[in-house]
Amino acid sequence: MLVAGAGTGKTKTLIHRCATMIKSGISPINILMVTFTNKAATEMRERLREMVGDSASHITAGTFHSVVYREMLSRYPDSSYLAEQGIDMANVGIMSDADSRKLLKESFEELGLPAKAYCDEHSIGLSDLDSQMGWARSRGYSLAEYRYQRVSGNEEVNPDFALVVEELWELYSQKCRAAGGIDFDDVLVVCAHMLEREPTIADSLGQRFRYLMLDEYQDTNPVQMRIMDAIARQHRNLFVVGDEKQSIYAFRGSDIQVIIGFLGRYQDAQIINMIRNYRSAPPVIECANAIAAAMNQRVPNSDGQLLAEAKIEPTPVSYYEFGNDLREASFIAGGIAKRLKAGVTGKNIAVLYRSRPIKQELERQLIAQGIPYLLEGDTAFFQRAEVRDTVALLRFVFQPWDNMAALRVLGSVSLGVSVNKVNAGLGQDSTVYEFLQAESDKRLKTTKAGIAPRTAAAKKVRAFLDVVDRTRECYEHFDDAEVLVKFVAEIWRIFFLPRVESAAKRATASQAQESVDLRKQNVGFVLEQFQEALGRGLTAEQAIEDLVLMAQASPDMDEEQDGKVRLMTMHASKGLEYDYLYVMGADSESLSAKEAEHFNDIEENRRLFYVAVTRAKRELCVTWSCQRLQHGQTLSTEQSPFVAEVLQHTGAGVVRG
DNA sequence: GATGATGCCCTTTTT
DNA sequence: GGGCATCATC
Repeated sequence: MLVAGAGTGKTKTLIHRCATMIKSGISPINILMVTFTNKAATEMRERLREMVGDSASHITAGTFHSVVYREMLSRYPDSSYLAEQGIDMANVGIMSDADSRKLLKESFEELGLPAKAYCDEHSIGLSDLDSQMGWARSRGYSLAEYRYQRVSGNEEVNPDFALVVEELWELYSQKCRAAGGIDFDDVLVVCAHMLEREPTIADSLGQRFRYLMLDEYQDTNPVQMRIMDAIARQHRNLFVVGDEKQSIYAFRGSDIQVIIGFLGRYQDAQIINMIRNYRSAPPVIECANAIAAAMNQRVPNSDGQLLAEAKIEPTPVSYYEFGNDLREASFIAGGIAKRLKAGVTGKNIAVLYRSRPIKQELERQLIAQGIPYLLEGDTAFFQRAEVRDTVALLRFVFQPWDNMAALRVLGSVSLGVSVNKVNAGLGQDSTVYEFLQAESDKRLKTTKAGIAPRTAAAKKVRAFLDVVDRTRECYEHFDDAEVLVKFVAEIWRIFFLPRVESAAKRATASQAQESVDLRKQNVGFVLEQFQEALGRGLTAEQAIEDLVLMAQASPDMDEEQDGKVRLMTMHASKGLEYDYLYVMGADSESLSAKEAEHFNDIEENRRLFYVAVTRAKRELCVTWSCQRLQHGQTLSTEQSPFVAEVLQHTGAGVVRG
């Protein structure tokens, strides 16, 4: 286990270890490297290629979800566990997040009366049930196991609440199975169960992946741990890298106990501590160390303190308190303007905040002062309407039986057949595709010239189905990805674009054209990715799955981003670094735990603050304001308790602005 | 099916 | 306050 503090060269170490292994004769096909995001996996592979050449492409690198789905579930379609669960890998596809949310919502509405009454009485919403389900599944519980937790009196499970969760869970899994989909959580849960139930599969994977490497181990959840422990069962050759002081994803199931308890599970493990920080100026490290000193959850035998090794001119960390959010915002905007004027490039300046609404006033100030900025990791690219439309269209072309995709397509084009009509007229086992066909046939009439559509709507439906069918057939015959993508782009232009354009007309004239162009670009990008995946030899179905798994943020489509200042949440800043850093909104409302009894929340929020400040290289400025607008109401706040800890520890003072 | 009115929600987020 | 999703209406 490599315990690598912020800025100590963790990624570099991981890559060099991998390169050294390959150079010393270890076959790259025996290496598995699991990263937190697809972006990180790509970066690893590229940097490795620079060091060892093309053999780098033979290692398996990816996120848990992609590795588990492609290399584990798909490789053992004959598993008796999968058969028992009714999962036929040949006919199952990964559901996008949006699709599964839709099914979940439907399930919620179908809950029985007692369950509904319970929810009303305790003001429980879908999100409460969802997060409980998410919690259970991040632990690897199946529905049956969760039920067992309730019955056996697990204190973490409230029995009345759990009953409702189980009902929802049951409805939801039925819907997933009916739709032929498996959601992101289930990919991991199913795999963990398969490996534990069928050790021969785990061991065969262990044979193949003799060298396991896991990055960001502090943000691993218990299912992921179970999967890796199962594969490492025999060789026990596991290399994990993490920093427990930066564990910030407990809200979605990560468990800091996974890294803290590593030595308990692997008692012969060797621990390597990396504490020399080469990123930040000494005052920044002093601040970080003060935060670390207050932490109460720690890997054994480590005090969590970093050593400042970077040769950077020290500038004291500054702390500013303001009367309201407007003053805070204009102070930061002014500071940024000064830096830019002094010749600092925008991309070397960043502002971090706990949650998005906090940045509102700052955005106004930046716009007013003409400072260009970039919102990092904001609307996820694959969540955008036109991107989801394009993926749905691809699905509809290659998997016409996929009703969820078909309905999405139908909702986004104007064929004269509404989604409601289809839902009302759809039989038990028929598909939307069949319904559309019947619809256009029903409205055919016999003319002298032959058979022709009776109505404009039927004509449109027919034209649409024809072009979709021809696209698929054309690809099946000629196997030409380039032509295929051109066809699909054409379908989008003819059937989807008009509605995009008419929607844009309602917005302001100058913005409208820009947004249409952006949408076109986005669609083009998705299709490019698709074509590229086909070029790697994937089938159309696999290439679509690739798109669903690759939920990476908006790609850099224009290069002129260097001048822009970066704005992002503290979470989004993980792994990044900036010369000049503002951490704003460090007040007691957003940066502490709302309910003091939740020890884990306090600890996690402190770690979040730690992640934020350790992004700074040269200068760090922490700000907060005593009054802030929230949900249209004025909120009174004070400095975050974590700031207070630092001030006390370092003796630094607060400037009132 | 487009359009305006109304109601709902409101950490953090990747796959 | 504001963004959005859904609903009623033409």
